[in-house]
Amino acid sequence: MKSVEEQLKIVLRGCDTVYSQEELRKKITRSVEKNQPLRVKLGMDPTAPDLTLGHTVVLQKLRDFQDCGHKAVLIIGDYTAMIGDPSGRSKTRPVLTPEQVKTNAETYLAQAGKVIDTSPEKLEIRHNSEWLKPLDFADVIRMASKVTVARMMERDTFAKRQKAGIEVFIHELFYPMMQAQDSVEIKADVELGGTDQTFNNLMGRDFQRNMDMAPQVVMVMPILVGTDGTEKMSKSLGNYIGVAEAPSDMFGKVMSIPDELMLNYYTLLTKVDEQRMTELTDSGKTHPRDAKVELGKQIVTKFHDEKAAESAVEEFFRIHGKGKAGLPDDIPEVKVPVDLLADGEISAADLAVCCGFAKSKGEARRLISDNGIRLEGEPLPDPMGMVKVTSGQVVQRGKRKFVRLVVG
RNA sequence: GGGAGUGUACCCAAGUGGCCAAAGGGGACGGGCUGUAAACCCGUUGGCGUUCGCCUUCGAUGGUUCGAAUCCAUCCGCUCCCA
Repeated sequence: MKSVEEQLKIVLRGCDTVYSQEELRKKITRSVEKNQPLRVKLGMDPTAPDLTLGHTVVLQKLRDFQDCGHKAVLIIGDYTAMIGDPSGRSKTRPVLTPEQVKTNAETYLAQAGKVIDTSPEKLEIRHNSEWLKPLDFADVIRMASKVTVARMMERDTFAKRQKAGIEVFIHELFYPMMQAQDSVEIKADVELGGTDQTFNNLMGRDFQRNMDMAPQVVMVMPILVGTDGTEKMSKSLGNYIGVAEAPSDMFGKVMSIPDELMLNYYTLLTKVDEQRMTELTDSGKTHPRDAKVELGKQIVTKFHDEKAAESAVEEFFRIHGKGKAGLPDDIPEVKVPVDLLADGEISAADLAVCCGFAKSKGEARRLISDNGIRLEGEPLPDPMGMVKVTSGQVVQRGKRKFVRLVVG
């Protein structure tokens, strides 16, 4: 087992806040002395089927604990999913069906496995329906009697919604309590989460104290900002990079983040050490583009492998480099129906629509007159015109969308 | 239960009888430029034929009117204040 100081160094990297550092030090010290691993809890929300890099920030922290010899306890919130975490939400979450929860949990685990160690001695997986489902109404009342309305409404997301005139439903108030109960049930020593989970996680401490247990240490990680550079990374905002995405997309998306975000990404998503990070993010020392290419490589390597990263870089510059004449490695094929053709020609607008580049002919015409559609690299000149097409030709929308034609 | 508001396109938000397919902003998309899918600048942003028009759209339904996002009625949703 690593020394206390080593462990603290690894485990504290990138952390936003620890409640509290002294307690953490004590717990780790005792764990080393008694050679007994800590139980480190992470609750997962089976609401989204795919993980984004945002989710991996806290998963990586869990991995850090595993690497220090501790036990990860992953809670699948199959029961809490009936409420949905209200954190950061301006709207109530839709309720999930048991089937959705199940399939989401499966893909989640598969994808989380890219970050955490899934060997059984390092990872314990629990479903919170195990202890929440047997509770009867009286148990729930008893639970609710431990927390005041005022305390609950302090919570920023509730307070904000209340103030903004957006409804807050009673059942949402139960979410933090259920999550807190999880900590009691699994006897968590440490709970991890994003900063948006602070309230929920701290409530776990209260519940444990009520049960005369040693309260868990709460460690919250910063929320990863999405590719837009402002909002939290999330699927619904469309500013995400998915764990399961193809190397070229993953790399391209990393290249699209604002330069200012690089330090943040380096800290939270890579293991690059501090000194190297400051070199990379100092534009006097490193060209920002090169720093970003390096970042992209690191990230693609983490979720795929080094070879995939190299070819993603190569492809990126082939397409977006100086000449801009390059083509991606994989181009989907699209059939051009014969009935749109007359003497081997098709109307420019129809072509764009059947390639899937425009939803309507009007949109297609607008795109064409903005030089947005290219055939074999040449912009289509006339939105009203006809063009000759043959199988194998490449049609392109903008810089990134390509399609190969199959006529007939 | 009483009272006051409010519902407009992907989102926010203007519009209170014709000049409204509906201002503005955000987002998204396209172009230019570049250091990249950064930044910045420009453009596009209901559908169908097209230099003119037709069709669908402003919570829902019905009505008034030559004409309604705009007026009236009923209904539905949401919020706030009082009880």
